[in-house]
Amino acid sequence: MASITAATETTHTSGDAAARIRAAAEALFAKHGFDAVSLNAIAERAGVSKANIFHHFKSKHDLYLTVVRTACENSAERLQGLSGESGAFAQRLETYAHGMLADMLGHGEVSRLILRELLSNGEQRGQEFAEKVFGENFARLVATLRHAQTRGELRSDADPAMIAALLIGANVFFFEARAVLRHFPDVAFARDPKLYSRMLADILLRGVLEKPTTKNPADK
Amino acid sequence: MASITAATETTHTSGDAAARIRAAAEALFAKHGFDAVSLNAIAERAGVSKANIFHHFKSKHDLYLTVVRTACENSAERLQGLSGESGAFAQRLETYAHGMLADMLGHGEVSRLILRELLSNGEQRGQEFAEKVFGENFARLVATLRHAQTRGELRSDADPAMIAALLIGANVFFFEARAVLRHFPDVAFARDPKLYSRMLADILLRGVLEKPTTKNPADK
DNA sequence: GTCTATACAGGGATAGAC
DNA sequence: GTCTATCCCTGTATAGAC
Repeated sequence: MASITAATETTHTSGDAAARIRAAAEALFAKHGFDAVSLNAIAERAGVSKANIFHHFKSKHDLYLTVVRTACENSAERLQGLSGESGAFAQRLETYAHGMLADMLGHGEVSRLILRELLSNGEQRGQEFAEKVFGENFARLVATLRHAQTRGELRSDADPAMIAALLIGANVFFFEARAVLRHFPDVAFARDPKLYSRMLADILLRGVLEKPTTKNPADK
Repeated sequence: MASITAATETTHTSGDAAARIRAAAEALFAKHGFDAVSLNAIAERAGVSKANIFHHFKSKHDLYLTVVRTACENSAERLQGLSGESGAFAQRLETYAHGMLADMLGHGEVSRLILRELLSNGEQRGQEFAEKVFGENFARLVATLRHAQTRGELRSDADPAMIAALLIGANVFFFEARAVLRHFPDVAFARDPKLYSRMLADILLRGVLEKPTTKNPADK
């Protein structure tokens, strides 16, 4: 949004400093958290003086809030783009799950920032933004699942919220435990998010119990 | 371990200060994270002087490591106690899932400490301890599931590691998102971990697809 | 808008009396 | 073992020149 103003910016590089500060702050905050990052570090990485940060932002807190807010907004926007798929429900589910996981992995630093904020309890920081992304994403997924339920694509006695919890939880798990899982040689999906999403969809759809499955009884 | 030495401790309260420091540190570190907690705050809460902390611990870092290590050890020990259940597989699964969730909720601060550490990437801190608990817990669950699989209680083509990921992920999700979920009036399980565990087991076992289920076809 | 210089508070850690 | 007093450094934030 508001990218039209960039047209006349050829002669000077004004406004650039603020952007560099934001970028540096995002990277460092995401990696180490709010308290572990000093303005000295941010200034150095952004190539500006420490005082310059205070010219663009009221305080360290203000800078942090800006970073978290835009990170959350961007994340929410990206996740929203995953909704409009078509096709069989099974395929849609897997596509959505993998899209979300791929987004988390592709924006790893930002994802960590949001997850950390979600874990951070009661501080006067960007927690509400993180909860907003989380909540909106969750609600949207639940709504989609509920819709599928009304069309008979889901068991009528399955709670859509529970399915959403399983899906999101599984993805967060993969994101957080990736490093640990790689130490287990017999975990097939440790380095393969696509496989993970496929297995996730499979178990979510069919369950884990051994039983005489009648495939595609009378689809739709 | 080593609680026999507590027998003769009646006259003085020596050793008490160190314990109070550990307790205060655990609470504060769990709530706010390493960097956000000052030794002043810990000393005040423990009712000792700041210098006294350095008499019992080499540094702030050392104190933190001690806290994380014991927290992880305790957590691992408790989780280990959940394994030895008997009965039908479905019931065992639900019992295990709920036991783990109840433990997380009952030791909320410590759980947050471990999760935070797991999220903290590359810092010179207790990350390895957190990964150890996580990994051991995961591996134990996978082994249990694999055993059940050999007995025909699970689909032979379902990856036990994937099931474990789903279970743990779902529990972590509940733990982290509890506060947010309560804002949604139509999420039935938001305030009911027992219900959550039941639904979790149900979906894990049976899947979400609408189909003509033949209940208990030929159990065992 | 950007810098240098500086103020001031609080951090972790130590010395030494008791 | 516990304290008071202190050291030194780094943190955030501000003042004021350019």
